[in-house]
Amino acid sequence: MGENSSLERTESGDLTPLYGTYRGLDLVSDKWTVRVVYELRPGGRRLSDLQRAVKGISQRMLIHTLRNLERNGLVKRTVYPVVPPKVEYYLTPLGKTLMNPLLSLCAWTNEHIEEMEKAREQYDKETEEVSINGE
Amino acid sequence: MGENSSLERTESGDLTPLYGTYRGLDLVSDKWTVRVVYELRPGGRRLSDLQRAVKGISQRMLIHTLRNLERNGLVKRTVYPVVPPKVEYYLTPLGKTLMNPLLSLCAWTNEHIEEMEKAREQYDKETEEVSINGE
DNA sequence: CGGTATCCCTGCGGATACTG
DNA sequence: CAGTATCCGCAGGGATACCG
Repeated sequence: MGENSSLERTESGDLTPLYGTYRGLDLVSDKWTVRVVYELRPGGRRLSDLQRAVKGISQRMLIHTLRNLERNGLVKRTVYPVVPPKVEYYLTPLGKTLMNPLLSLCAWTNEHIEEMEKAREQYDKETEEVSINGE
Repeated sequence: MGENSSLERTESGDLTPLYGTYRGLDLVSDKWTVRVVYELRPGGRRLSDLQRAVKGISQRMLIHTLRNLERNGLVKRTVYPVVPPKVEYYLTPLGKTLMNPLLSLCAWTNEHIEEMEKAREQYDKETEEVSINGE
């Protein structure tokens, strides 16, 4: 997710149409980012709050994910100097612009998940047969 | 990418609006899928062809990625019984429907990558200062 | 409550060699 | 050309303990 993503141009020096998008794609290409961003939609949310919302995430990973988003300017972190400490995370304007494409992708999935699951069963059944009777 | 993605409902038993999308999201959440799908856009492409197009991918991962897409019904694999062997991969109708949301995401990235990079530099500079003068 | 620090293990994914 | 098999390093990420 971090520093790598070394992306070279083609030998000829030209760029593929996807050039530049790779770096951004791996923003989404981790286990938690999308879900955290999604939960941030309503507005300022606290850490413990988020951890409850994003089921299954560890505190370690939640913080890691938030830091990453913050680093890329998608999330702002605000500390209220009170006791007990209170910290709120919310999407920046930039972060909010990500919601649309993200929701498109989610919508696509919702629409096609069943088709994919059927295909998967089918595929698994077939390859299983093959491995049994050595077809 | 695989079998996991255990997604539970909330204690109350209801579903979050994102329910069901997780499985699909990890389609995108791997290092190569998006780029392979993208390269498949033009139509049938051969393995070696793809490997040249998707720079940096190993044959192992290319095949792995293709198998996965095939398993989910997004890609069809066609073998021509000739020597030397010829195999073509192409997007299924289902696979093609993925292009739009995918391109949306890529477009978002292209539009905002610079902003993110600036934010990142800024963030790194600040946190560096902190760690130096123990602010 | 909101974090950081450590330990540790799984599996992603690269490199390489081999087959039809 | 297309694909499988092995070996293996290393980062992603979970569990746990501890601090202001």
